[in-house]
Amino acid sequence: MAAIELSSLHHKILPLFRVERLTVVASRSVSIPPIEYPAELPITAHRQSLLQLVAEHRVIIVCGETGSGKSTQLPKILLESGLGRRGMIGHTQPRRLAARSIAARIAEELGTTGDSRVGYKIRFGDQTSSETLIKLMTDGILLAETQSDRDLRDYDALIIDEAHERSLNIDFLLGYLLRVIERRPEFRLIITSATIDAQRFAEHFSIQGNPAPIVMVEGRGYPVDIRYLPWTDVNRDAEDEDDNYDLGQHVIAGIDNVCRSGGGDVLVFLPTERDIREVSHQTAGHFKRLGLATRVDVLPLYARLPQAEQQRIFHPTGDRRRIVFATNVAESSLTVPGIRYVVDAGTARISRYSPRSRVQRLPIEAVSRASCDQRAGRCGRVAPGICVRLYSQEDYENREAFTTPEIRRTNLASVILQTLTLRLGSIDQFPLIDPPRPDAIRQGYRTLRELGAVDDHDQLTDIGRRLGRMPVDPRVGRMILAADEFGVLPEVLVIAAAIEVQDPRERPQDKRQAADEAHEKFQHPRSDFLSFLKLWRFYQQQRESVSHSKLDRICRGNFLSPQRMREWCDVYRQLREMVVQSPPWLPEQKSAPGRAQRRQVGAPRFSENEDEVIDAGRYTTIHQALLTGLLSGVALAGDKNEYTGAGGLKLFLWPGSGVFAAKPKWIVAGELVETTRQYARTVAAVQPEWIEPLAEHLVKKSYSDPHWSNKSGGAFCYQQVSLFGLPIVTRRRLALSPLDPATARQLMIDEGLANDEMPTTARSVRFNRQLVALIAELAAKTRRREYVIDPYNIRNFYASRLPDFVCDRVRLEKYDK
DNA sequence: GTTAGGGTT
Repeated sequence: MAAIELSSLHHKILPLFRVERLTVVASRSVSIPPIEYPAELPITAHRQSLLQLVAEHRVIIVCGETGSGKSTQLPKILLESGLGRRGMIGHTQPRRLAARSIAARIAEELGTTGDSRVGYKIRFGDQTSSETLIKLMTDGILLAETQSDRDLRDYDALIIDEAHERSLNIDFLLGYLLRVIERRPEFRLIITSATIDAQRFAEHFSIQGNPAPIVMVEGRGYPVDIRYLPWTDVNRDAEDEDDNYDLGQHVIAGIDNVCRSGGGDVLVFLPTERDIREVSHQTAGHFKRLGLATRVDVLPLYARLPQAEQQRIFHPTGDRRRIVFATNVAESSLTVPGIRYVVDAGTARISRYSPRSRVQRLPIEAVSRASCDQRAGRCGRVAPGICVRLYSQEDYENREAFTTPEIRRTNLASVILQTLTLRLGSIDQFPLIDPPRPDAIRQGYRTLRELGAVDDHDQLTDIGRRLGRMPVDPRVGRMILAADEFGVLPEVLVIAAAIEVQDPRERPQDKRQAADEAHEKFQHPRSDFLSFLKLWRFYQQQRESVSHSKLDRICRGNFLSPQRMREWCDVYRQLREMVVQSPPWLPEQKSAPGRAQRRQVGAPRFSENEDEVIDAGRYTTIHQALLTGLLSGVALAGDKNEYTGAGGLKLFLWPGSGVFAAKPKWIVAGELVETTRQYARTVAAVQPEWIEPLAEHLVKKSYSDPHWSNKSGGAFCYQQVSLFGLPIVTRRRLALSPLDPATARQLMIDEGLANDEMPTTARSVRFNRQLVALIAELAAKTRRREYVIDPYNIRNFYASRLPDFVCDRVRLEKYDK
């Protein structure tokens, strides 16, 4: 009966749906603006051939350097080809800023500024609607959409831009999209890359053995003259590149080299913030000695630099020659305008996850040839440029062609969790361009087991399913689930958001002391996690009482980045909203459809005691919740400043930590990072006894020193409980009989019964004792010592008579009845 | 005694 009703309903709905769909397509077609292409962009010359390729191929690879116009013109070409009617033309960017600004440029070119026909969607901003034809978004947003739109049917076509960056998101999407292509013949995909690794992409997207076509679009850049200036050319006495090496001198030689070629701004690539500080200082001294101090501006540039100082680079004033000292941030994330010369030290800090030690390493390494070329390309945008490489041509030619993709350098827990929650099968079956190493996959599963996200058979658990749907790192997700259970969500949500965003505390190189003094009032002596809460309390109090602009001023006065504080608030609000709404959040059995599950999450419960921030009782619970996500971050203090972490790892406290001075015996660390040393950052003092109930699935138990107690009438032993080799419980005295009844029985017989020392009410034992005593008395009187029943005989007697389960006094007395 | 850079339902 129900089936008939359903099917008749089905017939009524389906035609309606089709009509509506046609109406949507028609109205979207009408709304398409006239399309024109700027003649000066190189990609415009490829329009005809691209249109033809789109008609014939499901996937196209477009290789184009900066300035080729690919990012702005490709969506228009897809729109002209007839796509974008049934679904949108999606276009992904690695960064939010780029997604927004490219959307604005396309809208301007199409004359749609002011409506949402060209829209964008990023984490905290959705500017799209049902009329959106072209949708810019971060690749993370598209990845998130796969959870609710499996075949990505919202889109007629997708452009994955900057694929050469090979971030985790991009690699995952490229694997995912291969399957979408297989299921949707009408769907179109364009992959763009700024480097010449196109062949890999083309082969990945082979259809029936035919690789995807590649279109090469020339850039609009000017030629760049490459010069090689290895250290042995600067310091002629040096026998090799390491001999007496001085990075400052080397860089100055490079700057002098390009300065002799004429006026223009210089961009210097260096690996670390510290190098930027030291080398820019040396360079300033160099120009001062030459009497040219007033002719140059020395400017640092790195991601952590306060916004105001970054602005000096993007809004130049005066006519001095600017020398910008930058990290990798200037290679792809930020474009420094007007650069004529590049000096490239050829190195960068590269993150590499060490699965064995669970530490994120940040070694300084030689960058790939692709990266060297990208850096050189930064000076050919306004006029012919010169790039001086502080290494030899031979060195360049021997380098890796491309930077190792992130998927080969990171903890895979989150990627594996996604393949499991999206039911994509096992990760080694998933079509990734660069499959991760098997041991990296194993360690990824190990992390998931640590979190209880998978069981011993690597099957997704209820916790895993919930973590997979949360927009945070699985460790942070785990803390949030525990916080809900333990009743400390208000505090842990603030802390979780803080862990997810970049640290808002700024420490400008020339005002480090002032910054440290300003931050001191936020430091909690036992927990850096509670320092976040102190900072939060301060910010929220100010926010309630002062204007926006005043709030920003207060932030800067306290060396806090206003932008990052806002990001923190945004992430906090998103997490709170997630918790308040039921579906991804509650355990599956509870999220019955139709049941309203609106919950309340209030503000953190602050203590009356300003410095403590949180009452002592809640300290325990909050840190227990944090521990559920950070069990492999537990460490024990050792000699001097050393700590021992999971698996015997040697660690040092981060010197900027609020607990640095206290050096607590047991800590939990939010991060383990190896730079100059292996550091535990974002640390809190914990009690080892908090850990055991949270780590039942991970701890190992061992027992020692079995011994007998006449007083208790039972055998005991000492238990040691260890977590990743750390003794969280030592010498816990336990009754032996439940653990090892045979040994307990033996001890009872040997020590309690054979020596007649155990007090007992057991009648047979008392009778035997009286009998033994009587015989002993008679033997003494008659001087017949051979009749004495010695302990050896008593032991043998009980050993042969007592059943196996009689292993302590209580059981003995019960058996006796 | 002090970290390269991005991103998320």
